Amino acid sequence: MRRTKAFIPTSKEVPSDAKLLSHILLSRAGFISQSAAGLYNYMPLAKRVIKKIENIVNEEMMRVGAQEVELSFVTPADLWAESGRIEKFGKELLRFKDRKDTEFVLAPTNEEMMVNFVRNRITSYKNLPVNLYQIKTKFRDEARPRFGLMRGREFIMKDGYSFHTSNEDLDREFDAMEAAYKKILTRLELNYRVVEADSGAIGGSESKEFMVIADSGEDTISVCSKCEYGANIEAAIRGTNKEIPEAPEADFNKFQTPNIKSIDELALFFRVDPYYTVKTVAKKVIYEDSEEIVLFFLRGSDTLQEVKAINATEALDIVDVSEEELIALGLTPGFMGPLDQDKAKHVMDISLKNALHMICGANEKDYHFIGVDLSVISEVAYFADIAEVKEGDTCPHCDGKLSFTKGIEVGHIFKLGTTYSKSLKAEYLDENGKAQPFIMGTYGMGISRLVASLIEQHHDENGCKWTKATAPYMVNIMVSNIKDEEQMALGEKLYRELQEANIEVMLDDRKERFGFKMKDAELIGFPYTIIIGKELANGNVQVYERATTEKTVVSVKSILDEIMALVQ
RNA sequence: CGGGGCGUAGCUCAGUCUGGUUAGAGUACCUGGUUUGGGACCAGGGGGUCGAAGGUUCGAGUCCUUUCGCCCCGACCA
Repeated sequence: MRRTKAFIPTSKEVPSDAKLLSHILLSRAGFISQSAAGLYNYMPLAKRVIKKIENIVNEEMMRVGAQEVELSFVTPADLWAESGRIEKFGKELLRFKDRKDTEFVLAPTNEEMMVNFVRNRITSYKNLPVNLYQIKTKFRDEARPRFGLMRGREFIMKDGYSFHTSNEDLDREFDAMEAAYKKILTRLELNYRVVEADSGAIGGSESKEFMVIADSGEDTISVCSKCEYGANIEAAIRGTNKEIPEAPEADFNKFQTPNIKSIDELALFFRVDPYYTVKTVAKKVIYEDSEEIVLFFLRGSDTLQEVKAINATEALDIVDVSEEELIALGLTPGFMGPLDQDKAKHVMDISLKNALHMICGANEKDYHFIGVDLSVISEVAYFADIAEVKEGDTCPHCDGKLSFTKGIEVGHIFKLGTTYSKSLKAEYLDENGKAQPFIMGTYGMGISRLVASLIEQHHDENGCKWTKATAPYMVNIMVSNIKDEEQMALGEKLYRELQEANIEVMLDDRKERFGFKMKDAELIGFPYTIIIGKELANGNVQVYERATTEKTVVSVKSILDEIMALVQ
């Protein structure tokens, strides 16, 4: 491509609506433009990068035997009613009617569509397993799109679905997909971590997220210093901490604690570590057609993890509750505790099981119990893991320490089981001629989000640094002064030769100054720029490597060989 | 969906509080010239329904009402 003919509108100015670095650079370098909130147009450079990523995904999917298909983007709302997700998805699902007044939705994901696609077509165990995927635009009417391509309403996602006759076979496929996803991210040269995750609204028994490590990531993940363990904070668990604070020795007693309401005040009052106090978090738990107040008990040193709390109560949602509502129930805010408490349902964190030397509220104003042995209620209490892990906690799999980092969720794989095949009555006949629902897995990867992730990890203050696997063009030939016939002739010659060698090459033949064209090349981020300029007098050119920002002098004679070696 | 901010040239913004020539700057673009190793300089030029609608006024980018859009914080988010 000749730069004089290319549609690459670069800009010195930062667009006012861009905040995130990848958004700023992709806008400035002429990759994307915004059309409305959460909607982006891909310009030629972005389109080329997307194709590179899609090719890598396709290659790795082919390798594990997944087959590419393409489902219609506009999908009948009937299917969503059939699975019950039309309500569950709520306003994120964009609905509309066609001229015949039939309701449709823009696909945000395709479990229903894919199940419908195979049901009554794959009808025998002999034709299983099968793994079908597509790479296509998705639409989710996000309440608040942000961060450029990171959280758009319209985005490109690879979504895959597998169908099996047994859980064992699903496990095998799940592992194969994890391996394939790892390979994709490795080929993209992304620093990532596979973490255990909460499966959320999509349902299913087990799920893993693929997190690109970046400060700008929206998710907090907990990782081990020694082993491979990593988990989204929503699902992270911990081992038994070895270093526990010294226990306060006291006999069981009721103690007057005037106006001591918070854990901090309590720990200070008794001069004990908060570890030995019981924290009571009251929340309103929302179910499909009811709600109630539930008390969550934790060690004072811990905080409630709301996703875990939702899972423990099998609730739809959990919201804050006011003091007035607690008092109305007969509770005493500030002095609530697990003993002799029958006003509200409760969940106790597993770390409180048989805990000794505890201090907890006495359910009476200005009184706490001390020297509490919680084993007295271990038979009747409901225990669950509801505490959020903290930095410094022990890894659940080894003796390493957990620490936090931020991640961008670029992939999520689920073991779905029969959730959708049952609700949509998608069955096959087994060896005994008996109808069975498909056992399913689902596998997502955000393609457009990967474009942004690549820039989040590969950039500097001057612009993008595309990796060889993703670069829109591998080589940029920059003719410093196009009026210099010798320079221009060499540029044209190299341009021709590299094209013949199947190298994706750009010839910067614009009538601009050296500095302008260099800045532009750095902003766009070509892996290599051949600078044809003042060194030509000595029979040399220079190669600028974007990754290292180093310039190397190379003789005109050997430049072709040199560059061919570099791009391999 | 709650709170806040902003809509003026392709882009970044000033002008609005306190209404009054033909609505400005920088940048980008076009023409000519100079320059040619880090977004250079000089001269000339084109480009605007001031987000939209309604109102107040002799007169509205500016004041009032309504509305649409975009951004930020939160809620939400496979």
